Amino acid sequence: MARTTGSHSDITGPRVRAAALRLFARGGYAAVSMRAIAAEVGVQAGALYNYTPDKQSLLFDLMQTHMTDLLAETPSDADRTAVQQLQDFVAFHISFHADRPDEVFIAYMELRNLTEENFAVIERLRREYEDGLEAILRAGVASGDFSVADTKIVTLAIIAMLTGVNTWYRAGGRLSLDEVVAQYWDMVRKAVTA
Amino acid sequence: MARTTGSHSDITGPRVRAAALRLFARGGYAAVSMRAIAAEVGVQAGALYNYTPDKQSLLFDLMQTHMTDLLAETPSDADRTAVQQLQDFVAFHISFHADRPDEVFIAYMELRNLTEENFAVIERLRREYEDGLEAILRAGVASGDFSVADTKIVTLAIIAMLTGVNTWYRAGGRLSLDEVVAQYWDMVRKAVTA
DNA sequence: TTTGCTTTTGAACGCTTGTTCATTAAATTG
DNA sequence: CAATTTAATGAACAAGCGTTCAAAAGCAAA
Repeated sequence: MARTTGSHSDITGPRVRAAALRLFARGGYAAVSMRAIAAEVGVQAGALYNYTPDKQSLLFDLMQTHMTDLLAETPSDADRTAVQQLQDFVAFHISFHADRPDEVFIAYMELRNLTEENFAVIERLRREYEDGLEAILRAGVASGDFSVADTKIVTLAIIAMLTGVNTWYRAGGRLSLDEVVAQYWDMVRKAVTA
Repeated sequence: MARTTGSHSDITGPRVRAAALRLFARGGYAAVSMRAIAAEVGVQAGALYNYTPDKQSLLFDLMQTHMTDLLAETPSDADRTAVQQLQDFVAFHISFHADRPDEVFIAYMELRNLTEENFAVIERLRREYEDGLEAILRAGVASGDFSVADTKIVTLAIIAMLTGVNTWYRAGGRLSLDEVVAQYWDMVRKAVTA
């Protein structure tokens, strides 16, 4: 046997990435073999190398795509007040992350399995995202709407708190996403106000 | 060569656990080989099996010890008000975790590398810790000191926020631990108050 | 100094790992 | 229908994996 009937790179390529995403999220990068990914796709291990130069690139591409998507979709409307921008941010962060549990899990857990160069790239993107939130906080402090001692700490505290939603939230659970957003916005709003 | 001069189980045993802790935290359970742990200790891989039945037990023991220590040291003084108890909790959580970055990292990252039974044990301990915080929140709501819509969500949000400190805090950095505690307590206090 | 216990070595076990590549067959193009 | 391109197989590679165990050697007690 060689090429199989119906095989096409436009189909197999995305399936390889989807399988890697799913399995990396479930078992961890180091614990998932190329053969396991291939089996999930329904192909032999060798065929994966038509779609990725190596296992590391597979991980890096997933993380980079996730981070650039995150940055591209982050709301940014200078006409709105700092309070409104912060509310937008909270709603966006929770919704975006709730939609992508596997990507989020990988982006947090597999940083240490990146090569040094790849890690630097992802780290820069993550920092860019944090800076966006910190800018909102600073604007709010300047306008007198927020009262926070250290914008950097509050930035990290808010992101940690919001990302924590992913450890328990499941669509169709006890609370709707809107209710979750409302409750977290309530906490964040109070925490940054005098 | 066989037994080496100066070898003693009272010395090697703790060194095995320390090496495993360090390497698991650094590289991840799946990526760390028994030979790598042995090399860190300065023995051959076979010698490790005098101290652990297998690699899985090494991980489980580290996590279980961490969680039972956490529960044993959690402050609990029924004479104090809910607000005081919450403040005690925040200070304790940040300090305890700051002292044990490797243990904390493992406890969060390596859950999926536990067997089903071992996972259940650790999960129960984690749940017990969460319940302690939730009880404080409920007492505060009952006494009218706190205003939170859903104590379970606020519990998880607070723990996520506090544990996030470990991703950036380093002893001897820009902020002292007391300053960090003070800032987080300020945020938590405001978030749970009307 | 001899005896028994403790601790480690080092080789070996079968198995899995990421990756390469000649080969083959399906799909596409002319 | 023929020629070319694309996509997959499946075997092979060297290396590493967790774990076992007989043998050896240091240590402690008699």
